[in-house]
This record gives sequence, C-alpha cells and structure tokens, in this order.
Amino acid sequence: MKSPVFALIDCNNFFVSCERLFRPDLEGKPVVVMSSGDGCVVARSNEAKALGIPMGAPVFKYRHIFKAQGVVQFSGNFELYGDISRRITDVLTSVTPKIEVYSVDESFLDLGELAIDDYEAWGRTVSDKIWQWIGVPVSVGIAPTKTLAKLAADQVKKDPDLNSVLNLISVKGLSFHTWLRTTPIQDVWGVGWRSAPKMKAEGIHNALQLSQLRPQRAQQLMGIHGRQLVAELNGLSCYPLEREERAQKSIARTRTFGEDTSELGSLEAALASFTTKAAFRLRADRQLAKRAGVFASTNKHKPGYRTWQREVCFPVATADTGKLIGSVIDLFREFYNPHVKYHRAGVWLQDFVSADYLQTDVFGAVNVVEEDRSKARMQTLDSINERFGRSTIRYATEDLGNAWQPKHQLRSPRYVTRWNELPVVRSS
DNA sequence: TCTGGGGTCCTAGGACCC
DNA sequence: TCTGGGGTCCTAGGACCC
Repeated sequence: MKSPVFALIDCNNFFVSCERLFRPDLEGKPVVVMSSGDGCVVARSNEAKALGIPMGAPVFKYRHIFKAQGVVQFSGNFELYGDISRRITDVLTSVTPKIEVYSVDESFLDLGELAIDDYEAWGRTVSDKIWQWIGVPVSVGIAPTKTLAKLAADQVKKDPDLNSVLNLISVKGLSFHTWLRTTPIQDVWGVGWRSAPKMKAEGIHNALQLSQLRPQRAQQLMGIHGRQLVAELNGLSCYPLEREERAQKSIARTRTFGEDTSELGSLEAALASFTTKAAFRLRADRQLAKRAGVFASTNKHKPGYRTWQREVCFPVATADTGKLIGSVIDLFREFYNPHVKYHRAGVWLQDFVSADYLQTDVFGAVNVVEEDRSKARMQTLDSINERFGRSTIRYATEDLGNAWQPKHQLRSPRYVTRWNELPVVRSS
C-alpha cells in the first residue's frame, strides 16, 4: 500500500472572508465576526489580528479599540458561512472523492493514489480554483501525516512568500528540524492549554523536542494521543482520513440568553425552541434518540455561579418534537427556581438508533399505531415548514416569551439562503 | 479470617478541536 | 452592563461478575 499523502485545505479567516465576498469594500480593512449574542470575537481579518485582537476576545473589553481603529464588526451569519462552506466542499470533491470535511473551514484530502508529480503546483492550482470560483482565499499544507499538514498550513498563513502552499513531502534534514524547533509546543495540533504548560515543565518547549520524546513518556504525559503525536511528527501516519460522514453521536442546542431571566415562560420558550431545532436535525439524520437532557446555568463570570442538569431515558427511542419538548420541560421544572436569574440553557439528545429500525422495548410494549402517527405528524410538520419557511408550524410553548433570544444586530443579510435578503443591484 | 485476578460496562469529568 | 456554540474521544473509578 502506498503511504498516504495528506493535503489540508484551510480557509483563511473564513467567516471574515465570507463577509468580504459581498462587501469587497472591506478588503484591507480590519474586520471581526462575533459569536452568537455578539459576545466575543470568533474570526478576525489579518488587519484585526495586527491590532492585537485575540481569538475569543470579549467584545466589551475591545470596544474602545474597535472604535478607535475603525474595526468593522459583524454578528455571526452562520447560515451564510455554511452555504459557502458547502460550495468549497463541492469544488474539492470534484478534485478527489477522498475527502474528509474536518470542519466548516477545513478539509483533508488524501492524494496518495493520485498521479501528481509536483505537489506544490497541484496545491496552487486548487487554491487558485477556489479563489476564482468561490472567492475565498485558502492555505494548503501537504505532508505525510495530518499533524504535519496542519503545521504546514499554519506556516503558509504566516509566510506570504510561500504563496498559499507548503509541501513537506520528502522534506528532511536540517532545515526541517530547524523549522520544527521554531514551532512552539502549543501550536501543535492536539496540544491544548492544559498540556502545553505540563510539557514545558518537562522541558519540552517546541515541536522538535516533542518529536524526539520517547513514545512511552509521551503517553504518560498526554495519554494515547501523546504517543500518536510523536509518531505523526516523525512522518508516521496514525490518524487516517475519515471519509464517510459518521453518524453523529449527540446533538446539542444551547444559547446564552439576550438577557438573564427568571421568567418561566421565557425559559420554557427557549427550551422548546432548542428542542425543536435539535429534533429537526435528528430527523434529518434519520435517527431516533433514547436519551434527552437539559441544563441551565447562571452567569459564570459572576459570583455564585451555579449550573443544573437533568436527563431522561426513553423506553422507546423518539424523534417527536412534541414528546421531546414535554420531557425536556418536565426535567427543567424539577430544578427550576423562580429566584434564580438564568443566563444560559441548553438541550441535548443522545444514544441514537436508526429511524429505519424502530427497536421494541423488552416487553414489546411499543404502541405501533402511536409510533406511526408520530412519524406522520413529524413528516407533515417538516414538509410544511420546508415549503413555507421554518417555524410556519411550531409548538405554542415557543411563543411563551422571547427575553431569551440573543441579539445579532450587526448581522449581514443571508444573501444566498433567504429570498428576501438577496443582494440588490441598482442600475441607473 | 483473610482477602485474587481479570473482565465488562457505565458514567463523569477532562481535554481537545474548530 | 457586556466573556460562544457544537462536537469527539480518552481515562479513571465504581459496580458487578466469574
């Protein structure tokens, strides 16, 4: 078997690049995209990075810099980003079907069996094509392991002279070692904020030192992942391309509220809305859930922070929005306290079984008639909402209050996914 | 009274990712 | 005043079994 060749295609400042597609006037200007509720910064243009705005920066702490430096802010328009992401995946899939869509802005390709004699030229062609067809700039890292491909793509972003591509296949020796030595340990994929200080305390400060660690020692320090990292840095692939999209194991919908609230109506409306979204996703995946849970918490940045949670197992797996809302609200009422100001809440579903094989419970007590009715009810609801717009039909609980709804005042139009938000062109 | 070894399953919490 | 959301996997420890 041929040894694998991984290419990581990583979009540059993805959310900002998506906003600039429809706002070319923002080229060269500092731009940030904010999280849900406009709470913190989740994407920055190079100009914004140069101003010292870190990833995850709380917006309120940086407001003065935004104002003084003319930073353009956007509320996250995740519908737009998802659509652009799918277009890029389509382009890459036309290059090779051996693709792993790793996240909204990154994909791994396996080039091992493609007839490519110049990887660098290949990378540049792909990067040019995405730029030309979609309009999003990407960085391409090519290497014998995913971990090295990640490092290569990161290097591309730091060094414009590389012109979008770094190929580490058959690069060895002194210059490679020197480069690994200049890579701080925390920049290695899989070394997070907890492990980095631990490794440094052991005298391991950079990627080269990590690559020279004894595998047993790496495992002691970082678990099985550490051992694999050492191998990957040495060009020995441990993380294969994961091609077929695996069924999700859990679905969660959580939000920080627009304002803290104790009001039962608003809280139940929020939970009903989260449950509706999670259940819709569950049905889209043709799955049923055997377990559901709910949590709520106060503001973790204030004294007296508390969080509560409950979960329930269903005797018969379900994807019925109405049943799930009922269960979730019952669970919530077990700990709801009218004197608590809730700041955040969420719903999750897990323990899935395929909707195509409804499992009967041990006593065979599945009410087949009721299950069929539930299925028909959900199909009708989904098809009406697909045709006339989401929330055309909804559960009344969702309308009990809206204090929970996050703010997104600086959101750009959903140009490509809503008819009434299409860009308008005027000619005169 | 003393007190093994190995296995499975489940869960909670930790760590990491984008 | 104001600090996101959605995931996965690993590990340790407890319960239980032979």
